[in-house]
This record gives sequence, structure tokens and C-alpha cells, in this order.
Amino acid sequence: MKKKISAPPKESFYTKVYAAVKKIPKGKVATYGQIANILGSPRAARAVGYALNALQKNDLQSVPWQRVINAKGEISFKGDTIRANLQRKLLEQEGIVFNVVAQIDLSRYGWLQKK
DNA sequence: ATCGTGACGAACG
DNA sequence: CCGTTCGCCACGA
Repeated sequence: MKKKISAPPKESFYTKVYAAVKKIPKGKVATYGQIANILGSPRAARAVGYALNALQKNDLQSVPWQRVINAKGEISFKGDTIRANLQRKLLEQEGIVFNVVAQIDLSRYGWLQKK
């Protein structure tokens, strides 16, 4: 038994979020709740979004934050429409398709999609 | 420790 | 699905 540890205290919740996001395969997308679920806190979807929002410009090319969307399969941004536009562009380059209401078919591009 | 805030989610109606 | 309400978690002041 034991523990073998698994979670060094050095990494904060943010780090876990980034790590999980990096695991998202190209051409797929995950929701905030999905990421939170992987981290062990399925209810921490808000915290996940908070973490991604803290991403720095340099991190944007290190972390595929673009593949993280809300449960509706849409980009949630509120004030940063600039980045929202960028996200859509990046996803389209990966093969993700948006419908007329700017939503993504999670049953088709959803990561860890049970279905 | 408490309060406020936020790229959310689920439950209700 | 939409709008509203509550809850959830983490962070900053």
C-alpha cells in the first residue's frame, strides 16, 4: 500500500487543469465539467474556467485551451470576444465544425465522450 | 477566515 | 432550449 503518491503539492489546481487540457487529443474538445471531473472535482467547473482564464500569452501555445468549452458545446467567453474568435478559428483548423449557432457537436467531437 | 468574483453545471419551471 | 436560482471550487483582497 501505500500511497505512492501522486500529487506533489507543488502543482496547484491550475497546473492540473493545464495538464488535463494538454491531454485532449487534437480534433476533439472537452467541457469544463469534464476537465474538473478528471481533476477529481466534478463540481469545480468554474475553477477550471478560472484557471484557463489565467493562462498567459506564452501558455496559449503550450496549452490547447481552445479545446475546452462549456457543456453546451459552445465557447463561453463573455468579455474577451477577441479570443473567442481566435478559439473558433483554431478549432476549425483542427477539423472541428461549428453549426449555425456557433455550437460544437459534443457527441461527435467530445473528448471522453461516453457515447 | 470571510467576502466577492468567475471561460460553469445541474436542477427547476 | 431558455431564463432563473443555487451550488460548487479556487483565488485574490
